Amino acid sequence: MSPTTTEPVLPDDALATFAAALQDAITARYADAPRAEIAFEAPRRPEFGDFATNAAFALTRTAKRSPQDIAAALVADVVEREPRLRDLFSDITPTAGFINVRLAAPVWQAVVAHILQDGEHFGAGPQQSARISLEFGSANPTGPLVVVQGRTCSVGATLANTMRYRGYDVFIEWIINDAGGQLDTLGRSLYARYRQLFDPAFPFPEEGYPGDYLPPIAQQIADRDAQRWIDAPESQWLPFFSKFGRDMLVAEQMRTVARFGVHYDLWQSEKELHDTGRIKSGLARLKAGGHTYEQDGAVFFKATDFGDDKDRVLVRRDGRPTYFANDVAYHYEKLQRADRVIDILGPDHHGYIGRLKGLAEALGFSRDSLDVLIAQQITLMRGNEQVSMSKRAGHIVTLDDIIDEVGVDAARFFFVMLSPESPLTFDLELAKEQSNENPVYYVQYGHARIASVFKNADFADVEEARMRPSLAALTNPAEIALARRLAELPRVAQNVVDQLAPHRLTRYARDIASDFHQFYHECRILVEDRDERIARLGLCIATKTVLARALDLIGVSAPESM
RNA sequence: GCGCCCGUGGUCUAACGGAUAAGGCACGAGUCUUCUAAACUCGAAGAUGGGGGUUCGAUUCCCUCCGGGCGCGCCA
Repeated sequence: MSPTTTEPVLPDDALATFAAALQDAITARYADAPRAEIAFEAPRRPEFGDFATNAAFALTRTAKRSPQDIAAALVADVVEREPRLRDLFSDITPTAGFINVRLAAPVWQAVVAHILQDGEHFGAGPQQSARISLEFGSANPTGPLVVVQGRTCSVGATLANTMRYRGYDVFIEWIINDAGGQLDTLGRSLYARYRQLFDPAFPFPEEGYPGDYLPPIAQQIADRDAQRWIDAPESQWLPFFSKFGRDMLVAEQMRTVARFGVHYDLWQSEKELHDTGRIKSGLARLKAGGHTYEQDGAVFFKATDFGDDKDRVLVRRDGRPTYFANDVAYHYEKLQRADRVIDILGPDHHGYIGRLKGLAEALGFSRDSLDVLIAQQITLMRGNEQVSMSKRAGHIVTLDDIIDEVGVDAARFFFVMLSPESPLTFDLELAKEQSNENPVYYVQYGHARIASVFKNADFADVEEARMRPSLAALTNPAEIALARRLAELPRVAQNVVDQLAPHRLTRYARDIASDFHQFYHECRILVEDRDERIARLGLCIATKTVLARALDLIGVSAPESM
């Protein structure tokens, strides 16, 4: 018999109770069995129940019996040992060596109550002491942001959001590559555009940056300074045009990123690292460790000592530091102020991973303190036609173009939808299509649909469902399935963090929407029966909370109506 | 040549080392006098590129081959 007042028990607690009893049963039967943690996972097929454990497989060796027999014996023991399991579980069945369990409806109802109580804090993790530095998006300040930054920004921001939600102290930063020779190229290109305003025949540098974004900047200079620079010596105009162009383009990049919904803690200029002597201190650190040598007048990093293919030049024969030297300094800084450093880079940087991990080691940190996540290549399509992104031809598709065409929501969702290491085909037509082919709208529609139900419901009912829900009426399989899905949020979010797999969030959001739509068709919400109505409204509120959270982590809005 | 990523139904993708490999689109058949049909239900469709290995168990880890993409500068 159940006690008269039953305390609500959450799934994790029910499973812990089960695990403890199972552990007892195992030690009682197989004293010399290796002690392994009993883990539960959700089986792929719903027929196998809510959770399953493979504990019996680990015992086959000591027990010298088949996992099927072991599982069957353990199930019999477990229920004997812990009578409470009869209330917490509606089914405990050994199948093919697995032990499959199904939680009783009250446990799932308790999850819904729990979400209603926690509200938007549901699934948030406890404060972690680990400090994480996350760098992504970073581009040369020589042009507008393009698709690849769309992907790295979406991936990075989703990871950062999820890490923060799970309690990590995350610092997100952008490195401005303004220290190298490309700034000269920018200055010369901009200068040519400026001169062309007065003399259309003025030659454009062969290696210059094409595209239509420089002429307007040149026009600004002309508006301000008129012909002042025409007769100036190169030693004067080059620094000016380089800096002016750099500042304008970085400002533009900042605007684009903000518009995309990403907010950085730091925009680090490489030139500044250089000017403040921090490049030097990074190199000195490597040298002190004995990881550098000189050859032909250049300074090399012994990257091969740390598993890289070849040693890397740090300082050229002419004394100028390389791009990699900047990275040495920058990563040395990051490693000092964070426990873990993560770089999210584009596909052209994958040759860089070994170098950077080796660098972390050479600087005296663990190899694992630095991770590099490569976001693979993107192919842009418009329907069946591939969109050319050739920079040389001058028709670049910018991130702003994409936002203009499909909107922030669709762009953010599409860019994280696939596993980062999988090449992505981005179809602009599909992304802006408001149809059932578009997963963004499918998810948002779920949210809007719930909001719509609340508009039709009595205000007092919704309030009651939120504040004093009685959920015992939630017993329909569609209701249980939805509650079960909502309960996954903390686990899914933590998994996204642990595996650096932001795409799982988009799948989860689709799964919630799918379970909700099924529930919506199966169960009418605003019914006559009061208990049923309140319970279902409670489930709707909880669903809306979790769905909004999932969308928020991805950086997509949760509309009240569509 | 060396290195990295990818190879899953017609197509695009999923799958902490677990069970009969899961979804979307496309295709076929149904469901709106009731809370948004941008939704739902049912159906047909596959030997996870080939071969070996590790494991009680491999789409997943290791080796090798084939196919596709990318990177291999005292460029950034």
